Amino acid sequence: MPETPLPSGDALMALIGAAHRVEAQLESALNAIGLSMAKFGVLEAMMRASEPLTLTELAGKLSCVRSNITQLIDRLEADGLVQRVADPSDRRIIRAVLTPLGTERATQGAAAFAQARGELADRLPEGERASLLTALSRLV
Amino acid sequence: MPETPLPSGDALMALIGAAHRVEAQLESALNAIGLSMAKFGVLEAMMRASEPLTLTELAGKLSCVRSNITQLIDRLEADGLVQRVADPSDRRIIRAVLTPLGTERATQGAAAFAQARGELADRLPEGERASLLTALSRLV
DNA sequence: ATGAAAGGTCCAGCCGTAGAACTATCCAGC
DNA sequence: GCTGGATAGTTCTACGGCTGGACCTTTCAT
Repeated sequence: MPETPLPSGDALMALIGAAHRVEAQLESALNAIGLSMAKFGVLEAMMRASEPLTLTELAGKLSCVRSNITQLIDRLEADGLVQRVADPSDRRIIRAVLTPLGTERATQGAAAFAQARGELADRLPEGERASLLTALSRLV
Repeated sequence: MPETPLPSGDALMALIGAAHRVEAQLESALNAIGLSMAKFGVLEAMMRASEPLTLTELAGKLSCVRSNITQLIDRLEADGLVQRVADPSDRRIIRAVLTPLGTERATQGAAAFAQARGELADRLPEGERASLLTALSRLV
């Protein structure tokens, strides 16, 4: 992320820089309990779902290719947080389910994430939060 | 305490999402001339410097670890954009210099980047640009 | 002369992308 | 009923970007 100094673009560069710092904070909150953003993203999607998701569904929710999910689930399974389960109704399908340890970590992760996010958001006065949102909405 | 996500955190998530989309736009402008953000960052730092930078200096300017620079310079050297040059005054030191092709690409990259950035920044009315900056400055 | 500090590289690991080939399975239509 | 196309998941190759620690050489102060 190069910082090029042109007046009109400064706001954009500041936006990117701020977003990176915010992400770094959130990431480090998760690191403290042994999760990366990517892993937490998977666990969170699984917790939010009403039933065990197939790997293709996970790829869809995380907007990434399936082979990426294969590898992520490999790692989460090695960590003991997730388990692959065959679907009896369609033998092509594999569903990912949280282990008890996975559920625990996902819950801790969600709490740590929400707290870090809250602390950061609290630095923004109410009014600025709104104007920030309207400004961002223009950038699509 | 699994609190339901406060609306206050939404602004942060929107911030991160917007920054990612902006970065994707800038990145694709650079891709058109064969550069990635990371590579352009290196070339730009080199152009801005008054004399050839050592690899450690580059790592400092780009805020990354030295081994990352080693690999980045490996790729840029393979692309023919950069060359490693020994420093006669200190045989530990290696300086990176732009080749003529590297200078050309860096210039093209800077133009493409500035244009893409300008187009995006133009979507923000003057006033919102300012309020965006003040909001972002609070997040540090 | 020696040992700490600094410069750069190497290696292992994480995370992500794309595309292609491959197996197994399912299902619709003939 | 069989068959052929679609779907699910894995595997492989190859790439690009990042981190951290181990490692070697060189420099420099003591």
